[in-house]
Amino acid sequence: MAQFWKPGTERPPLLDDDEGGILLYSASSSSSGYGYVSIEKQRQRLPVFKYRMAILYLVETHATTIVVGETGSGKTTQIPQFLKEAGWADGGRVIACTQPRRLAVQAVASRVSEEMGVKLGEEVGYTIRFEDLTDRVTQDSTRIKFLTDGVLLREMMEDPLLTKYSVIMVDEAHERSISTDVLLGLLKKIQRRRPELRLIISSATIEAKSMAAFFHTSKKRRGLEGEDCVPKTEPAILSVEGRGFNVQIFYVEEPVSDYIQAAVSTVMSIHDQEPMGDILVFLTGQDDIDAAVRLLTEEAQNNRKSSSGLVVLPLYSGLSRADQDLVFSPIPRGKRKVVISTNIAETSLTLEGVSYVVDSGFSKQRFYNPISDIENLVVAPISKASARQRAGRAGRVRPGKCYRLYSEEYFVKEMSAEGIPEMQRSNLVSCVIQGCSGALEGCLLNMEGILDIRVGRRDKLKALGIDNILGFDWPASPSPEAMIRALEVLYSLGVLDDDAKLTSPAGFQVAEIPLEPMVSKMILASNQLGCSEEIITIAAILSIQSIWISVRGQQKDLDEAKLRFAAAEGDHVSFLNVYKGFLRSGKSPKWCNKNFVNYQAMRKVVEIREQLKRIAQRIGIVLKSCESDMQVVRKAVTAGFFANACNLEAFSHNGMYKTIRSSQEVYIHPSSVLFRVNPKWVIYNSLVSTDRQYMRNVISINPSWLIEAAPHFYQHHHPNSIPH
DNA sequence: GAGCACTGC
Repeated sequence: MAQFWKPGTERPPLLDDDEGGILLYSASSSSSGYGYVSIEKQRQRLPVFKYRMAILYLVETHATTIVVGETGSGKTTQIPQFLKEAGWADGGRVIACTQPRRLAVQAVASRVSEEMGVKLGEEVGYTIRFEDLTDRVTQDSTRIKFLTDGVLLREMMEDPLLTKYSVIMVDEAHERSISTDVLLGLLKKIQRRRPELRLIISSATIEAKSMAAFFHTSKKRRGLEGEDCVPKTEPAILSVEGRGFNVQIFYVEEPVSDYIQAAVSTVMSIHDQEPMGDILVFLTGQDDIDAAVRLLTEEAQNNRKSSSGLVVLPLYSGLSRADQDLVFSPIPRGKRKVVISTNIAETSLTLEGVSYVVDSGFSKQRFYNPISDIENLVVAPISKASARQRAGRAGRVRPGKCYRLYSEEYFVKEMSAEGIPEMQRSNLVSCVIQGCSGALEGCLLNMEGILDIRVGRRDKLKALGIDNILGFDWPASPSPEAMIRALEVLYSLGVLDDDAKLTSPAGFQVAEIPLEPMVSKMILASNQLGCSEEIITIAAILSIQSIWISVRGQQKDLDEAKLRFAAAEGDHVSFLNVYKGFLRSGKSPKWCNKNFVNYQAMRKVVEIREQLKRIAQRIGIVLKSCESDMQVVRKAVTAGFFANACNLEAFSHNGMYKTIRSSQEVYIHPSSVLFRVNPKWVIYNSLVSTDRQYMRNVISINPSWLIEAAPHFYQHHHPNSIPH
C-alpha cells in the first residue's frame, strides 16, 4: 500500500494558499474524467483510494479520526464503503454518514448504491426529513446509511446513544452549521459512554487542529490506551489531496469603492482578454445581482464588438426553478456564460465548466441580537475559508483564474481565517429543543432566576447553576444571552420546566414535531381549540418559502390576485382561503396560474400537510375543523407566537408598532393583507430587517388572549403593557 | 407601498 501514516511519524502535508496562491493542486491526478472505465477502476483512481489502509488503521485505533480532504477526493463516497468492506457493518451494525444538505444525502446515497451494485433503500439507504429510504421494516438490511445531521440529531431522541451505529462520519464539518455543531457536541458526550463507537470528522483544509483539540478529552484511560479494543482518545488527523486544478489568484491593487461596478468591468476584461471558459461572479443578494446583470446587458448592447458573446444569467434561491435551471443549460457555440450568483454557488450548487471566478469579498450573513431578539441579514466581509472555496469553483475541470476585488494585503492581514459559526449568529430556540434538552438533563436550573437575569441581576447566575448549561462543551459556545433567551421562550411555551427538562406531555409532543417549536405549540393548541385541520394547513404553508409566483414586472397583477384571497383577520386566514380555492379547483395548475399561485409550492404544501397529519395523529392530536370560526384559529396562532405580539403606537401616522416584549419599532410589511389596515394588536410570524423592521405574515388578535396563552411571559415582564 | 444569503428537523 502506498502512503501510510501513523501518529508520531511525519504527517502528510496540508496544502495551503496563504502564500503562493496555489489551491488544491494535485499533479498526479488524471484529468480525463471518468470516460468509459469500470466503476471499480473509477473508485481506484480517486485520491482517497491510496489511503484506504491508513484510514482503516486510524479508525481502528482512534476514537476519532479527522479526515481533511478537498473537493473531489472521494472521501464521502469511498470511506463508508471501505468501512463496510472492513467489517464495521457486521453483526447488524450500521455505518452512518451525515451531510448538511438534503440534496447531497440523496446524491451520495444513490452514487454509493450504484458503485456497490445494490438497490438504493436496501443495503445502502438514506433518510431526510419526511423521507426515509432505508430498510428497517422487512429485513433491517441497511448497512450504510446517509442522512442529514439534523435527522441524526432527531434519532437521538429515540436512542440517545445511537446504539445501532458502529461508525458515524460527519461530513462537511467545516461548514459549521448549527446542527453539525450540536451533533459534534453531543457525539463527544456519547463517546464517553460508548468507547467502541468511532467518529470520523470530515472537513476541508481548515480547522483540523481546533477540531482535534475539541475531541481530545482530557480524561485519559491510563493503562488501557492502545490495548485491544480501546482506541486512543487523541484524534488522528489524515490529509487527502483533492482533484481540483491550479487556480491562479489575482488581487486588485487598490480597494474598490463599488464592487458591483468593479465586478462588471472585471467580467468585461476577462471576456476581452482571456480564452473561452465560463465566468462565475459572487455578489451578495438579489439587488446586487439584478443591477450587475442590467449593467452587463447594457454593455453588451452598447459595445457590440467586445461583449456580444456574453450570456448573462442571475442565480439566487428566490428565482423560480426554471430560471435557476437556465444556468445549467447549454448556450450557443462561441458564446460565453456569465453567472452572477449569491453564495448559493459556493456550496449548494456546482457549476461545471467555470474557469474564471470574480469574488466581491462580501456575502449576506445572518446576525442575531439576543437583547432585541432580532435576526438581521447584513452584507459583511467573507472569511479566508470562504474566499478559498469561491476560488476553487474555477478549478473543477481545468486550471482557472480567480479575481478578488480586494487587495492582497487585505486578504493576508485583515480577512478573518474562518467565519463566525452559525451557532453564534442565530436564535437558538429550535436548537435548544432539538439537541440541547438532552444535554441539559441533570442540570439544576431555576427559571425564575433566569428571568431575573434579564432584569439585570446577573450575580445570581452562578448560584443557580446555570453555568452548567452555559458551560456545555460545544465546538462553538453560544452567548449566554442567546441561550437564556431561548430557554425563556421555551419555558413560556410550556415546553421546558423549571429544571430545563421537557415537560410531559407538551414538551415531548413539541419535540416530536419536526417544525419550529412555536409552530409545533400552535398545532398542540389547535387540538384543544378544535381547529387542527386549519392550523396544520397554516403550518404547512409557513414551512415553505412562498406560495406566490413572483414574476418581475407583474407585481401589480400579483397584488390584485392576492386581494381575491385577503381576509380581514390577516395573512394566516388568507392562506386558508388560497388552500381552499386550490382544493376546490381540483388542485388545478391552470387555477394556480390564473391566481398567481405557485403550483409546485401548493403540491408541496399538500404533501407536507399529509406528513404533519400523520405525525399529529401519532402524538394524539384529533383532526378537527372549526369550519368558519376564525377566532379559534387566531387563538391557536397566539398560543404559539405570543412572544411576537405588537401594539400599534397610539398616535402613529405611519403605522408604527412596538413589540410588547422589547419595545422594538416594527412595521407591517407591504406584502401583508393587513398593510395599511393596521389593527391595534397583531402577532407576526417573522421579521425582515432592511431599513426598517418589517413584520411578515401578520394576524390580528385580542390582547386578552396573550395573558390567557402565556401568563408567565406577560405577567412577569409586562404587567402594565396589556389592558386587563 | 417594499423586497427576502443559505440550510435543516
